[in-house]
Amino acid sequence: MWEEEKRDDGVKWQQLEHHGPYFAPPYERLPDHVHFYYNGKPMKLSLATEEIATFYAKMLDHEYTTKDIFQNNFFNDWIKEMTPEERKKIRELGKCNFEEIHTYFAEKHEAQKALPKEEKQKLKEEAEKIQEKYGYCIIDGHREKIGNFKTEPPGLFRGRGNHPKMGMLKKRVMPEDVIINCSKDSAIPQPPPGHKWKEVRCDNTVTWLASWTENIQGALKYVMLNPSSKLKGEKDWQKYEVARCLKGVVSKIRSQYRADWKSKDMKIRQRSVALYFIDKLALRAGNEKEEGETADTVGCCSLRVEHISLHPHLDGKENVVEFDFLGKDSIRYYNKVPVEKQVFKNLQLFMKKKNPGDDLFDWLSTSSLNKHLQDLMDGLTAKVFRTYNASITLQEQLEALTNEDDSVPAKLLSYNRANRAVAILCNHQRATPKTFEKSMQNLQAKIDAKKDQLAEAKAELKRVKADHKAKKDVKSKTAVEKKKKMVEKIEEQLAKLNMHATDKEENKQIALGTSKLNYLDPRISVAWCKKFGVPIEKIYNKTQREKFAWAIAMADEDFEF
DNA sequence: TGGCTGACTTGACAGGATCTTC
DNA sequence: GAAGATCCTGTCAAGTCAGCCA
Repeated sequence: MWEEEKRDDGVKWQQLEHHGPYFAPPYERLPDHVHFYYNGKPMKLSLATEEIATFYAKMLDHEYTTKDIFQNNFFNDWIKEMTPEERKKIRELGKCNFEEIHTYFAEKHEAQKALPKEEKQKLKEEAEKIQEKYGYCIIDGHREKIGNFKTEPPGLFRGRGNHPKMGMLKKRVMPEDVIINCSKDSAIPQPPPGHKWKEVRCDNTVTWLASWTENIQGALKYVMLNPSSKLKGEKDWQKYEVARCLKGVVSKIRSQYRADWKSKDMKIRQRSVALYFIDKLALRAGNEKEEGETADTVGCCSLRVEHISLHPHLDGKENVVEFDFLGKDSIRYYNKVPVEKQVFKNLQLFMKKKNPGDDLFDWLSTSSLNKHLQDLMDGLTAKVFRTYNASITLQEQLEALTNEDDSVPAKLLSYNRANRAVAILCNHQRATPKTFEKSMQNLQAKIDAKKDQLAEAKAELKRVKADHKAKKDVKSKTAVEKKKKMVEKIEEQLAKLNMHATDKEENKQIALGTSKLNYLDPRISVAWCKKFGVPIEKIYNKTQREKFAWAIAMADEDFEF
């Protein structure tokens, strides 16, 4: 299935057949006993107004609803959907009371959870039926799983960070909004009764099955295949092959950008410093963004003067650059990095006579950078450096950390540490889990108990040894052997618990999943598992094994990235 | 060259499913 | 078998980058 040949990029498929997206269920009216109150008085709302009110009510215990921008955006959009009478009456969000609606949904949710087993099973079966019909497509004779076959339900927009559009109304997607993509000779999906599609087309140069434009940002949304599909797998493989190509030319590229640090051309000089950051720190490219339309986040090319501070000396190191900015998803990037003298001098030059809000690399854009990279290597773009550096780091760390004689849990700790090094490089963070402190305490209690158990077992061993010394018979000898084994077993368990605790503590605020799924060539992990006798299931769960089926089939223990 | 659009990947997180513990 | 912890999966926002057009 994964023969070593690449698909022609222009043509993606010959046959594509599916049932179209599955639409979010229609809104159901609130029961009569659940009220919305305005200015302390119950008020019956029209269908549309009520539906939007429920979106807000459901989010009442979320931090979003405490934010002014969210409240204002919500209220503005809500008013637009009201009847003229409602609009006349409802003037202030502060006078709206959604509590009863909120409680109603909370109780409904609890009731759903408390449903008897049989009821739950019934619901599960219904969901499976839907999945069976809408969740798969036929592409070039293969039945493949679809990634997201449901349209996004209406609700309030949840932008990340300080998003200026948070709280706006995300409208219901209707069949009339949806473009269907399928092959000409296939059975065209049926729109829901009484509706029609916006368009049905056959474009085999793209991989999506259906698309629509969302109303908040005017962006396109797509129904696409699941990562386990052959099409996605091939693309994934290609991505890592490009990154492996970079391995062959990276030292040449590095020499060149170092030379360019002294270029007389400002464009080249800025480009060379930016590329150095992208390579060394695995920064994202940093496309320009429309001001006021999204949260204020940056990447390398869009860094502003205010995002870095220069320290000739800091913590005993020279030429330190302190980065502090919000990156993708408004995740903070904070790092103090010693750099080469020439880079430091260049940064001083780039910052000269600029205001904090000015672009650091004012002569550089992501497209000019990528054009340059394309000239250096076919298929090379800024993000390839991230993939390359992530994968090579994993490989190097695994090499350095794995001890052949270690137990499987110890090897897994090494693997996680290697994975963690990558996640730190790529700045993949997560919020500390809510239950972290408590579960850490529980784990510590277990460790303490195990220690006691070990001490007891050791004392016991000492006793039977003395007994054997005195008696010197077979029975007492067997007892000694038995106790010895017991002590070993407990020691092993204790070591395992300790490793688990270390792993957990080190992982407190770091997300491993993103790098594992998107940046680490899975063949490195497969090879490592084969080489060190670690079952692949310990590294990849079922879904991940499906996504990386190509790598599992392809890589042997000698694979080198 | 730069703005815009479309296609696709990357990313954090919520909540459901499953496992573990008592 | 209930409760709690952990894992897994889906969701959907937010990036990257190529190609088109003026």
